[in-house]
Amino acid sequence: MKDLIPEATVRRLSHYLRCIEMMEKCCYGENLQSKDLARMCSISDSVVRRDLSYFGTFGIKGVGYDLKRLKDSIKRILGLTEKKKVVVVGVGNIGRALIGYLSRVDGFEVVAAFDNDPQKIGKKIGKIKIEDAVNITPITANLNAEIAVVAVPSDEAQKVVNRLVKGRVKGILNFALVPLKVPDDVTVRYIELLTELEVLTYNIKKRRKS
Amino acid sequence: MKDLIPEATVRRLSHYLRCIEMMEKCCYGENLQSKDLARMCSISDSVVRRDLSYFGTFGIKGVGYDLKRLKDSIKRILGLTEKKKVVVVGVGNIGRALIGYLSRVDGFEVVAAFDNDPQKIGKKIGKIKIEDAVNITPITANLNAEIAVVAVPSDEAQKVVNRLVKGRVKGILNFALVPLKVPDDVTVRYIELLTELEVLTYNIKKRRKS
DNA sequence: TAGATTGTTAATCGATTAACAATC
DNA sequence: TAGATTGTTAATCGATTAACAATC
Repeated sequence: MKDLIPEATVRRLSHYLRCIEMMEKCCYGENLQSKDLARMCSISDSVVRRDLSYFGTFGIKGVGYDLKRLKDSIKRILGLTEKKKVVVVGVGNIGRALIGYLSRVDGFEVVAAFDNDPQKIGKKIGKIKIEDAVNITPITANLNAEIAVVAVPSDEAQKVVNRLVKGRVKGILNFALVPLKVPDDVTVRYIELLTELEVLTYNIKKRRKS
Repeated sequence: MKDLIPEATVRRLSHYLRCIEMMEKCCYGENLQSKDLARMCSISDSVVRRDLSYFGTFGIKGVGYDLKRLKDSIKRILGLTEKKKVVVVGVGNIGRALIGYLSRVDGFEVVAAFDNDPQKIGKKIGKIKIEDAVNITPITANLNAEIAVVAVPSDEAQKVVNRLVKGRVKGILNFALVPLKVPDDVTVRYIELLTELEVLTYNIKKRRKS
């Protein structure tokens, strides 16, 4: 169990988990081989084994992996043993979509939503009442929510994040297009929709030429 | 102008562009230095210069870059010279959010939306009428849309993508949690919201330990 | 010219890959 | 045992970094 795990490896663990869950649904059988998992993820089998080996040994040489045990192991590695509480800040298009999305995903649960628009504060989205963004810190701390989705305009993002950090949030999924400053014990993941679209246009242009 | 550009470099060009646009708004001045751009992006200045040098020389030694010229250069590099037509497939939470988001972004324009739910087909979202997903190919080809957003359930994604490819789409922003098979001249970018959340939980767990 | 910042190079760092020894 | 697949190693590949020569 090494100390520094490539981020790509952690991402792939998440992919493996999803594949295994699909395999379970398809009655794939109890024994799973790195070759099959690799095929499903469109990668090579040595990557699968390399990734898993960062965290221990999970298979039997000459045989393969026990589907159910591997699934549980990956869940444990990723920390998906209990439901995670999520707060959503910014109830525009993206924020609303995330609330809807997370309601249909198990493993995560939206426990609060915030906005600074008086028109929205007090209204409900599903079971969640929209709270005033000035109260992010106390409400988040009270609920013990560890994860936050930030879907506010870029120029408000850092202010919101400061409040979340004070409210003891440890992980942030950020849709705002600015780099966020957070303490060392808080991690941020960036979803940069505009950047992704621009990378697409770059690739389209490039391939047209070659 | 080298042949293979790191993907990270292209992503950063998009960041630079955004920073420059913010600087323009803040009346930053006409001359821009790699040091300042780097600071804004929270990276080091040699990365900025290295990234730009893949595509040519844009600055003046001892002086810096002309803000406006650099902006235009990056736009040209990324292929952002004209509005790009986008079709959105899947009008659920995410699809709807993307339609809303793109309506407020210039450079991209949603020209069609598709779903396979009879309840939704024929309805409108803003100015866009929701079309039947069986007609993806002819409608997309007709509109000459090069980019598609795929926001359908995972098990429908590949089918939808096949239709888009037939309709001459060249770039796909995919929110479905499956690897997509596309021809060489089509690029796919993956937005894996669930994976991002799982990477967050992994990081949270890890940092708590250390 | 002197001062400054770019563009580029070489060294470092880290991830991926492929091959194979270990072993069920 | 023979056959098979894992876990791990060494080699390759590619990106980042830092330093500096070029030059405005």
